[in-house]
Amino acid sequence: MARPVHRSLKEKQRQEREELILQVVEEVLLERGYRDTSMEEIATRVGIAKGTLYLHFTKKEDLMFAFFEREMQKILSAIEQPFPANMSAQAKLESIVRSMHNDPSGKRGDLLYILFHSEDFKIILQQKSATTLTRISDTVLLYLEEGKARHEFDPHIPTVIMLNSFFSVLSPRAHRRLLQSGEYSHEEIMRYVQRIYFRGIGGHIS
Amino acid sequence: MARPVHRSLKEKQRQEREELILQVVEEVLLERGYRDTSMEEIATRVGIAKGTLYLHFTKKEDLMFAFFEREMQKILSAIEQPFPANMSAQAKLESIVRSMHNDPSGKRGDLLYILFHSEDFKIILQQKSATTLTRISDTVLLYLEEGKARHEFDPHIPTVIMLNSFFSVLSPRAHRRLLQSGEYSHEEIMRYVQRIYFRGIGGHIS
Amino acid sequence: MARPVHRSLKEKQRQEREELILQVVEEVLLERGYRDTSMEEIATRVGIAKGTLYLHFTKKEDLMFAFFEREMQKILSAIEQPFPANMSAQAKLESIVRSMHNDPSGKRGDLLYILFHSEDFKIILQQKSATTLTRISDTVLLYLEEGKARHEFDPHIPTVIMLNSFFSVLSPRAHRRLLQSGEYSHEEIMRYVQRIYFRGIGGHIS
Amino acid sequence: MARPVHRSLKEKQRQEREELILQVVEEVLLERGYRDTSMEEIATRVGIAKGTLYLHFTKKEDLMFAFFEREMQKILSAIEQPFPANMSAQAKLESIVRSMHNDPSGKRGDLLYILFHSEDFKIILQQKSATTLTRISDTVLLYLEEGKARHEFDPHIPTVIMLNSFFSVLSPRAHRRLLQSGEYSHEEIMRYVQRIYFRGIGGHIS
DNA sequence: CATGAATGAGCGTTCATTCAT
DNA sequence: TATGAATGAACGCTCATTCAT
Repeated sequence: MARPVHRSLKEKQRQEREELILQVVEEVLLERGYRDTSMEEIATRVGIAKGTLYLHFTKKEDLMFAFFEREMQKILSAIEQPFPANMSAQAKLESIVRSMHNDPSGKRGDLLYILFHSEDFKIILQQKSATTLTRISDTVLLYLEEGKARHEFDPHIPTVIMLNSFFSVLSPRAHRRLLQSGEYSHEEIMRYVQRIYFRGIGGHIS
Repeated sequence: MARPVHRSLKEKQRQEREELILQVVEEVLLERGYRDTSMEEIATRVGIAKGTLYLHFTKKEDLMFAFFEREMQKILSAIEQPFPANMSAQAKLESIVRSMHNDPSGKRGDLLYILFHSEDFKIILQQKSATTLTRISDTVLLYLEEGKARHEFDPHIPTVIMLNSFFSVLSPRAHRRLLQSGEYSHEEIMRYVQRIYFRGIGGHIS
Repeated sequence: MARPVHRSLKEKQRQEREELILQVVEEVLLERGYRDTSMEEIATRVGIAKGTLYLHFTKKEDLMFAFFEREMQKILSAIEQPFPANMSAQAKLESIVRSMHNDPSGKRGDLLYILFHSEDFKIILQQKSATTLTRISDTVLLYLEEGKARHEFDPHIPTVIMLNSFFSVLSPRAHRRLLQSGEYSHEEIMRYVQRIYFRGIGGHIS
Repeated sequence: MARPVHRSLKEKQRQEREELILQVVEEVLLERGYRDTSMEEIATRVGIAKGTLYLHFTKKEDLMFAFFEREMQKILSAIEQPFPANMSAQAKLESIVRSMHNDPSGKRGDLLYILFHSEDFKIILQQKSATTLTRISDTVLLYLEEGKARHEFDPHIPTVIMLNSFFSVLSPRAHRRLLQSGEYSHEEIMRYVQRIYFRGIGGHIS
């Protein structure tokens, strides 16, 4: 029976197209922001009709959420690799920070910034309760607790507060403006910020 | 002469109304976000006609900026009080943090969050070059440098990076979600977060 | 009894104010055109409140019509002076043309142009059937017929058509653009245009 | 291949619709004038939604300008036909006058009148610098000069003044009111007015 | 499957007019 | 009589979503 083959061919094409769409979303999102990214423009840049876009994603929200998930997945897959057992918790977390910042386009910070702060998108996030996001968060939490157990970090500070601060200071978007000023390189900024954070939670400073 | 009295009465009423409008703005802004806050809805909730709103504020932008400025002024006036000369830089900064968090509604964090990240509002901020915002930032910068001079803080960390991190971790909006979870009180959260920050920049931990 | 005196005093003040208002109308009309002349702006420039304007003129239309009538009255009073009996019809008409063009501000052409062609104002004219306008028109008609009787003008051309053409070519507004180009002076333009018109209806050319 | 056929079908329908829209514009423009012609009303009368109107014309201005241009093009195409070499300049100009007046609806005069004198539309005309309008004007200018060269017209009268008077007296809108009175037919009026004009500039009277 | 024309609710803004003071 | 704050209908324009082809 040829059907399955065809179907998977179609399916493959479908996925390729969705991938293409999401790439275009990234592009337009960076140029225009969430609200001013119109379905029309995305479709046009992809080279398909507006209606076709709706065959892949039922609503604008869905499209954006799909894009968001893909980005989070990239971070997650970089994060969930097993670390050597004897690696310190801080080293693991530093590796995670690097993963969060190292994306090919170098624009992930901006993208997450746009999405996290779009008024429209926040609603979606609440509705869809992004599991990927949770898994990233859980991974960090795990290593923070590990660090506390190993006496690397101050056990008196609640882990969830450490966690929250972790994302506040170390997420790519926190230091956008400073980076744009050009005074310091991305690496310099991150080095200093990590020093503040890890010393802050009681870690050793390299 | 009754005139001046009348006028100041009118003027007083006018200010009271503007105050009322700004309160409603706060309310709607929290519920709907910047873009979905319509002039119509604000007017209706205040109990006036749309046109009346425009007697007080020429454009939606102006209304929003007025609201923003009022919030920033509240913070600034709390911040710019002179401190005793022998007070440590850290104590001064901790006092500033308290000022930033202590607002009656307890929602200032959310509000600034909404405004700072609205795609539309960012443009206004750039156009109007918010001086109040700059003055707040400058005040913090001043004490950070003072702290470095006094060897309270690590002189190897660039002050602008300390400043950026200050607002990243210590601004009211940074720990919104954690606060909403209800696990820790506002005071507890802030105590721990300050501990992380000040120890991070090399300060003494109380 | 002092009453009548007071009343006429009041009445006098009232008329003076109305005169002032109409002067301001002229000013604003020239700057902004009919539609963009707002009641607010008129009131402000006069130095009174918007509501006061409405005590003098019930509607914007009424105000504008009053202004229009005043202008037409000025033309009419210049026109209805008796001419010497032996004066030729053409000379009388040429005198009328001069009256229509010679106003102190030199802007009457523009004003009538604005009013005659405002979409809003046309409706008013139809409703109010301006009698002053009719009397001006009748005066011209009279001299055109006189001219035909005296064999100055071609008796084969219907007088109403002569009349219509009179206002088409000779009214101040007909040659605005040409005048603005600066190539010819007002006097030159009018001399040539009158030559065309009077020769056209069979008159002698001076 | 069905595509090209389909496309031209669509394209045809599109043009038909635009034609329909422009017809409705004519209708509403005559009833309401420029400013009071709302996009909503046009759409409703055409039987489409407001948004659909904007698929054809980006702005109200564009729609109105398109309508204006179409009218001017009709006149221009009627005017730019080559005339026999031995035809007199006056005969050519009379032919042009006929072209300007002969439209099926008989309302072109009113329409151009409305557009030319709308405060809003004047601005558009200046921005778009209507070339069609210029070409019509230039064509008339050409024949006026030809007439002067051939001693048909008075060489002492500046051509631009002749030109200006041409449009003042002979344009369809100049004698609207007279026509509406019903006393004379369109043909009669134009015959007399042309007699006045051409005799006025020194032409022979047929 | 793919299209893109069509929809229409919704927005910010203006201004002639009214009316309580 | 004079004020000017208040009104609210009306406008041009946008864009996510639908659906006949």
